[in-house]
Amino acid sequence: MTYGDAIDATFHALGDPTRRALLDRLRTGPLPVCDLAADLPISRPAVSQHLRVLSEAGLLLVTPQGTRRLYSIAPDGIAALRTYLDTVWDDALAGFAAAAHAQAAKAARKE
Amino acid sequence: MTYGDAIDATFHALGDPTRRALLDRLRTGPLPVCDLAADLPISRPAVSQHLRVLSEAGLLLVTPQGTRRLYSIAPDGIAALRTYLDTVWDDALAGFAAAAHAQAAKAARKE
DNA sequence: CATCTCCGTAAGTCATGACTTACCGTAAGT
DNA sequence: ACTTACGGTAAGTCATGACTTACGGAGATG
Repeated sequence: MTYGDAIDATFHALGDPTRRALLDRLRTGPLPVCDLAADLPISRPAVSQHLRVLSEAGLLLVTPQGTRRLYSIAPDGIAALRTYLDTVWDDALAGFAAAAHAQAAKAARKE
Repeated sequence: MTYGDAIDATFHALGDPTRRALLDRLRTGPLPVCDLAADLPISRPAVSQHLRVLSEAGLLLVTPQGTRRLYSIAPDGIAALRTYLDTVWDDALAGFAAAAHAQAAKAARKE
């Protein structure tokens, strides 16, 4: 029924637009918290909380550098997401094709 | 900055575990609402509301059949998701590789 | 037509979670 | 050692949204 709590946390983390904005911002490379907060209309602690959620979901990595903490996208997290989506995708396509087939057969029988 | 409200609605819809359970349930093929509600510990109206959210996010298709309404996964919705993830994925991998490279170069310089 | 099943909508309740300010560590610079 | 920048945590507020029950409409069945 569930693909595990990991995927669960991942999708929950991605559900928030601000967190996706953070991910987008990190696409070009690692950044410290202050830089991330400067681009967003929310307070720095709020950013910290979002980063925490993303990290616990396995989507971010942290590398302390002096007094700063550089956040970067975790390839493993994205990989898990893609794996999940690929599964849903394949099954859905197969199911869709089968349904379309059945539908076409039924229509052909009817007309 | 945003990939559009469509992707926004899609991720929001996927953020709820019950809705992902509905998607999982529909992977094998279209089902009417009563069947979907039977598998979940929530009321049927709650299921209807989730189905509405998923439909508006472009993730589900509806095909009325008499008094029933068959819900099925919308391939286009999943496709949009994959496209978005592919973009994030590619950029992140490139950024990660670049960062790792810089890190390795710095480490080599230091030692 | 009467009835029954299927299902969407409305209204209201309640939990979750996204923000705020205030505070406290930790590391670098003087 | 003192100060300053960075950033995580705590506590509290407030909006969002996930559920409930009650209701109404639309199609099948007698």
